[in-house]
Amino acid sequence: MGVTKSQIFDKEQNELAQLFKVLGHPARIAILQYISTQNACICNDIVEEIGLAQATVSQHLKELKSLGLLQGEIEGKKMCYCINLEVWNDIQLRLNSFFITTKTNCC
Amino acid sequence: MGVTKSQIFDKEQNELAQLFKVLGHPARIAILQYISTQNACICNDIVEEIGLAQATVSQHLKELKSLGLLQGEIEGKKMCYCINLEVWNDIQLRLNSFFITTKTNCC
DNA sequence: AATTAATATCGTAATATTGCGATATTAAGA
DNA sequence: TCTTAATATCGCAATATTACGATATTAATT
Repeated sequence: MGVTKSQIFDKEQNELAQLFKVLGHPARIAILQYISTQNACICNDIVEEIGLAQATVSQHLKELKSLGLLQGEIEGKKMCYCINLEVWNDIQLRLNSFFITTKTNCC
Repeated sequence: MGVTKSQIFDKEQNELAQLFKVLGHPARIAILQYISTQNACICNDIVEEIGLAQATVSQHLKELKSLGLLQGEIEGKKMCYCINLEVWNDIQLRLNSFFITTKTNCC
């Protein structure tokens, strides 16, 4: 037990859930919001801003990267992260389309 | 360890994350989609449709109810669930506004 | 009153997530 | 070359989530 039974759901359902899931942590919301406040890209300031250990922040960044939502660019020994706007818009559209499609008449 | 450190994030970040989190499971996506295909409200058909144990489905329904997303109406010994359209639209707007606000110029 | 059907809740096992210290790794700078 | 700074990854502990059987609960039906 304890495993999500992905097999019994279809691709769309699993993908949608995965998108929502990655966005379902306040640290990851905070990271995205913080990056968006900076005109230029960010690096280790994220760690200081967020207030979690460096290892933890790195892990959250990894999950955001897994959606393609963040791009990282190496600048010497620093990493510069930014939001991939194309993916961002894609995801927004996808979630919206879920919301629109799933509207229903109530009781 | 293992506890999400909600204290270090603000109300908005925690609430947004919570919304995303509840939607971040394929069974809950499937439940919402299934309810939306029925004109009238649904009951225990959900259990049969989803293919998870009754107890598990009931738990997922509870989480959706925790957002106010589902309304349950008692009809004899059956429960009739439907999507609360007002809350549905609210959440859609809220997530959209997050997506719009968090747009940013990239690297 | 007893039975049955529909649902919720409890308890628990399996697994996943969160968070962090310790440890790589890599590149700039002394 | 040695040091330092920035980041990623590993390993683990604490907690949360997922799933389900068993057991309530409640209302219709017999």
